[in-house]
Amino acid sequence: MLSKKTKYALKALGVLSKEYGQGPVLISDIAQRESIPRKFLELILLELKNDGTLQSRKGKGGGYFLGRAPSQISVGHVIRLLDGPLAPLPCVSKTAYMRCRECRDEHTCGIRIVMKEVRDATAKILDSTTLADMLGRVEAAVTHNESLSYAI
Amino acid sequence: MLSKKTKYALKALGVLSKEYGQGPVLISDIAQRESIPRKFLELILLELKNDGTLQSRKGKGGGYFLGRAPSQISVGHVIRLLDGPLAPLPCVSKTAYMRCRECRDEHTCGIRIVMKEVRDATAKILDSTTLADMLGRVEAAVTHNESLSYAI
DNA sequence: CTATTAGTCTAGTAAGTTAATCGACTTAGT
DNA sequence: ACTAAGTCGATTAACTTACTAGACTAATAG
Repeated sequence: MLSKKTKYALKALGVLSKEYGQGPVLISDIAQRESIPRKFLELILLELKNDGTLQSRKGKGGGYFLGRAPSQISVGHVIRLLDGPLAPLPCVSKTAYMRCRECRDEHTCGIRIVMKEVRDATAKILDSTTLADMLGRVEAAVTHNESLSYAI
Repeated sequence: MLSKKTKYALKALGVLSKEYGQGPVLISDIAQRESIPRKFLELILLELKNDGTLQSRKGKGGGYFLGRAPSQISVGHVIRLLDGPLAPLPCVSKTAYMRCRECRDEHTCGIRIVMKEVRDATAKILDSTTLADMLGRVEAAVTHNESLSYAI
C-alpha cells in the first residue's frame, strides 16, 4: 500500500512538473493546491531534495523546482525513496535484498518464486513510467473526457 | 509488503497442500516444520478456517486440512484475506474500492492511472496462481537444481 | 544592514498496526 | 473420566504513520 507520504510526494512532483522551467514554486502553494498539510509536505520535499530529485532556493522569490526534467524522474524512484523497496518480500528485492532467515533454499521457495514475479511486474511498470508519462496520461484522459462531453 | 502473518499462512497452506487427502495435520507440526510461533499460527489458521479455506477436527486425531483442493485456492485469495486488498491505493481496488476524498476527478488522476496498472498486473499474477501452481513451481526448481548437481 | 521571506532541522506525539503471548475454555476420541 | 487438540478473549511491546511545534539559517529588497 502506498503511504500518504508518497502519494503527497507524487502530487507535489506533478505540480512541479507542470511548472517545470518556470522558476521556483512555494511549499505553501503546493500544499494548498493539493490539500497537503504544509509542515508534512516540508519534510517530504526536503527528502526529495537531499536525494537530488528536487532543488530549492531560500529567501524571497525562493521555492522548490525539479532537479531534472519530468521525463527523467521515474515513479518507481520516488516510491523507493519514500516508501522503500517495491518488492513484497525483502528476499526478492533488487535494491534492498535480504535473505529470509528461516529459508533453507531460496531457489526452491514457492512464495519467493511467486513474489518475484509480482516484484518484476511492478518494477517494470513503475520504473518505466516517468512524471512526464504520468502527465501525458492525464492529458489523454482529459481530452477523452472532453470529447465525450461535446458528444452529448 | 507481505506481512509475516500472510507469509506464515502461505507456508502453512503449502504444508497442508502437500499433505492434502492424507488426513489432518497438527498445528504444532506445521509450526515446527515451518518455524512459525505456535500461538500466532493458531490465529492464522483460525482465520483461514472461518473463511472456509481450511477445515479442522478437534480432539485426538484432529488437526487442520484444506477445505478444497490446492488447485482451487489462489494465492491472491489468501493475501486479500489476511493482508487486505492487493491494490496500492483504495481508489483502484476492485474488492475494497474507496474514493480519495481530495480527488476532484478520479478519471484524470495520474497517480491513480499508474497504480491501476500495478494493481491489475499484481492481481493477474496472484489470482491465477494457486497453491498447486506454487508447489509445481517448487518441484520444477528442485528438479532443475538436481540436474545441475548431477552435472558436476 | 536589517527586515522580511522562505526553506531547514530537531523533536515530539497520538493513533494505529504488527507480531506476538497467556490462559481459560470447549470438543472429540479411547 | 482422561487426554488430546482446536477455540477464544484479552493483553502487550515494538514499530510505523501521519502529523505538529518551534527554533534556526539563508537569501533578497530596500
